[in-house]
Amino acid sequence: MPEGHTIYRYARRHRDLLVGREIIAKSPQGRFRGGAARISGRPLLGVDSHGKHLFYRWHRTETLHIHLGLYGRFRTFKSDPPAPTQGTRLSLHTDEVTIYLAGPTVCELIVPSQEDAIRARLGPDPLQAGIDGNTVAEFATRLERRRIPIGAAILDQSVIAGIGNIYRAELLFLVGLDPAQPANEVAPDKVEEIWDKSVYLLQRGVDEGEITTVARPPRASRDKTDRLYVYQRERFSCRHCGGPISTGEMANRSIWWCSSCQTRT
DNA sequence: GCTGCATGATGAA
DNA sequence: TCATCCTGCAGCA
Repeated sequence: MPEGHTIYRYARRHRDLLVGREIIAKSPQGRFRGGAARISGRPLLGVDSHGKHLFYRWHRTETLHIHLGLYGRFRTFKSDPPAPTQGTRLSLHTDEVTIYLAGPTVCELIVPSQEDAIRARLGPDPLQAGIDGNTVAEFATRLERRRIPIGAAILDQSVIAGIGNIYRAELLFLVGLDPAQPANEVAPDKVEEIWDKSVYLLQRGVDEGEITTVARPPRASRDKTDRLYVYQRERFSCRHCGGPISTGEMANRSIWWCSSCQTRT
């Protein structure tokens, strides 16, 4: 579910549905009761995303910060919402729509200095390429400081924001880089290629609503790996060379790659 | 019906 | 490195 493209889509959707409207906020589960009470009945001013973080500006000094983590999800109902499930952390209700949030890692009210700190920690977001500091130069600067493997570095949100486990595997395959290659030893042209491909792939994910990396995916397939090159494809052969797809662990997560197409430089 | 795993991240050890 | 947060679903009985 939530890699950067999903978060970006949520921000866009919620901007359309909620900004400028007076919103009734509640916390059916109770864990965010105090925060919900502080924003309820007031108009939402704006919604922004950076990587996997969402920021809802309610007031000059009152911003709702949400991070979905692995499980978090929103559900939107245009009419007659069902009763919220027991785990619903937050419900947002207008005359036209009801949105439920369940399972987030973070759901908190923060002040501007806290938002600044979060944004400063995050690397550039390929979905905001060219805006503010979201540039290939910033990515290169943050990458060359790291001696960890490139497969760990691009999953680190302080290096590049919004990449998750699927994009990590697919990006490294597309640029032909061994995940074990030390980040600080990746050639400048490869760094640029990673950034350019991440801009393209994340934007494609936003446009299509799912992660597709192959050029021409089968039209109606139930298996999501039909749209991918290496992620969870250890039982298939490499689409380029026909060799085996390797799998292992890196940065606490499973990773897949083709050991003949992806090399160290 | 149950088990284990998943597109995330943190904090303790 | 590992447990934890904690939801949904595929795969299996």
